[in-house]
Amino acid sequence: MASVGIKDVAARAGVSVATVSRVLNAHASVSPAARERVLAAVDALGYRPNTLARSLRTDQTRTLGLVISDVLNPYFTELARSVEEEARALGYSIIFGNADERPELQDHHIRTLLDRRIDGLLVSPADGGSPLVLDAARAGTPMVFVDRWIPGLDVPVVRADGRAAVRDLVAHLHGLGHRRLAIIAGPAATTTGSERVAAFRDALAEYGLPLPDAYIGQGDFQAGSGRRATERFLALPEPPEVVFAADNLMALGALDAIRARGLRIPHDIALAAFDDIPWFVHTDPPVTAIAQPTGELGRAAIRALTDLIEGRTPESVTLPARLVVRSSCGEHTTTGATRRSDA
Amino acid sequence: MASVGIKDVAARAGVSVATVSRVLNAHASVSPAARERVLAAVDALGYRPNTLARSLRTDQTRTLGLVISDVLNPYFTELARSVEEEARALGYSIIFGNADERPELQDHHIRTLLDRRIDGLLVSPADGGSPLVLDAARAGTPMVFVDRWIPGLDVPVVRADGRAAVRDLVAHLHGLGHRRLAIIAGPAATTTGSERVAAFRDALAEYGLPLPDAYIGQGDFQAGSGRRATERFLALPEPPEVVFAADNLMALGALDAIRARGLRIPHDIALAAFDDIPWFVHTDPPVTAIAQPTGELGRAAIRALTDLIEGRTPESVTLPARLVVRSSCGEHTTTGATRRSDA
DNA sequence: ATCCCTCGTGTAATCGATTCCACGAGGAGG
DNA sequence: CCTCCTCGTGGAATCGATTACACGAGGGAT
Repeated sequence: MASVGIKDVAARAGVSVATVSRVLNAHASVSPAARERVLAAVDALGYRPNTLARSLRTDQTRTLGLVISDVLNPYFTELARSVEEEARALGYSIIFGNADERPELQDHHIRTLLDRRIDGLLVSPADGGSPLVLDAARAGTPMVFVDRWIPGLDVPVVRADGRAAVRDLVAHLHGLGHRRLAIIAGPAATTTGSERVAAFRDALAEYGLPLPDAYIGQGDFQAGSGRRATERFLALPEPPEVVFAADNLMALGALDAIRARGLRIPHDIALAAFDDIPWFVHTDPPVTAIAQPTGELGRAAIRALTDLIEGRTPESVTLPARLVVRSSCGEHTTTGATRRSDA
Repeated sequence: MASVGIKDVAARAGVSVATVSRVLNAHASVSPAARERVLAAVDALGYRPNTLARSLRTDQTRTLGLVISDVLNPYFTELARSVEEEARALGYSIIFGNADERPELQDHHIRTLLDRRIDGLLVSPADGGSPLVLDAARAGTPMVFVDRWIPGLDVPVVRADGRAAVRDLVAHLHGLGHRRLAIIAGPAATTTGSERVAAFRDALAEYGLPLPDAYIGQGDFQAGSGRRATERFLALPEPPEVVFAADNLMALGALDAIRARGLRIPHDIALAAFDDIPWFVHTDPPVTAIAQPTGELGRAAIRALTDLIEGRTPESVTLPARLVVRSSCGEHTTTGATRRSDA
């Protein structure tokens, strides 16, 4: 019922609450004798400080908010995990909010987090910038964007640059003889949604290849949209030879659609994805993907955020992504053991 | 800097803080005129109540803690997602803690959560019961176990019963002609770790099949252990014909090991897993698995926990899991279109 | 011996809400 | 007209910590 408070500890140790607080916070000077008795009392009573009261007084919660676009996406799950780890190492806790790619849900979480007086916010915005995010940023809430960001704000950004990897991917595809390449894009309101299309188009241009509108599927980073976009591609009079999904869930949807049509990869159509995940090694066939340094991104993001909070000057971080070639785009003849494709 | 408080609102509305608090909490009687002015002031000032202060006073945070065994496991990710959804619908927030299958990390999170004065705790224990969990349970912290539980505690449990599904699985395997069946178990300290082995053994017994010790691999629910256990199975003088992994990550490890050996599934060895995930449809080959009603479990768990918190009497819930047959254990001849296996 | 610092400590204000209690005004009932 | 309730409201205590300030004791310097 009545949980033990600092007063109880003080009483048992025969000192004032101020002294108890001082030993607990390694503050100022306390005599060894007093410290001893306080510690003993804390131990005997099983006292645990009430963080609510502490935070109310000190105006800091040692808690960070992470608003993620979609927990079910393995990429974000991994990001969340590394974020939590690094934060814990630095003495912070993390409260997650899952936006499910829905701006209004994202705002709900941001509001809740702000109400909780978190010390800082890590956001991977689901949209181009809700008033809430903009206000928070301008109001001076310590904030860092991770993976995605909102242009025009003075907020540090931690992300991966996939342009070189996309170029490598296109080179790989071109080398395999593919000429009709399509992409399933993410929402244009997100930076990752538009950047990946731009990088793809630029890379194609280097080979003199076009990217017709019909070869740009509008997705929302969810499996269902990947399936629908792929179905449309396959229904085209001249379907693409390659589908490049801008994230792993849409690739899963593409896989569904291709399988439903009874087509084989890469014989009938090739597939590649942005974001590498462990399962891509074991899909049928293994999927060629662009891997982000997810763990490093999470750690860098937390470091930037804590820098901001603790008064240091954080810097934006951009890390390179890299291409991981597997067999979903065609046989890459490396060793002598070339399996014959039945053309 | 100075965030606006209830006092500022009171001043602007020309009323006392008590009145402001009353309109904000829909309490007692407030004149329409006063309510009007308070609301206007709240709006004009952009006032948001400080949840810390509120919680300190009311002794409730409307926050629940969820300590999960491993976020990277898609099963738990999905569980977490449904838990958060249901909690949000009921007006609660969730703080996640990822135990990474490590008891000491689990305890760290539980302690942090308790310090934060969460209203209740949802735990899927990584071990047989740390003193911390035991103390918390006995101290009367509202608590519910989900997926896994600790026997001998008066704590409601929400979980899936996989025994019938395991029996179906064994029937399926037996029907396919398999006789030497092995299992990769989870940690014996977890209920899911030991129960699944027991269910498997019982089901085998019904067919007069033994489960020799050599066919029980000791895993820890992580991919690495699945790989190692499978390697040991394959190195046996008489390797099993089927490997049944007690969770999806160990199945992933098994897939790794089998592929590394250059063996084919199900031709050379069959594979099945507990926990179904979207990727199992697209692995090579699609994996036969036992699916839990994950979303329903999460929702039921939150309902039980809120019942406990709000003074109602919660009940333990056990939902059935079901077998999903795919092709990783051998051809199941259903339709006429039987693909010939090259025996 | 006196003065001054330092050290250890306690008292009380404070953070921002909620809520008990008291109080005045006004309406109903006698 | 007086009494009694009800209604709306404000003052002040409270939740459990942190911390500014004051103060007494003791030691060193003069």
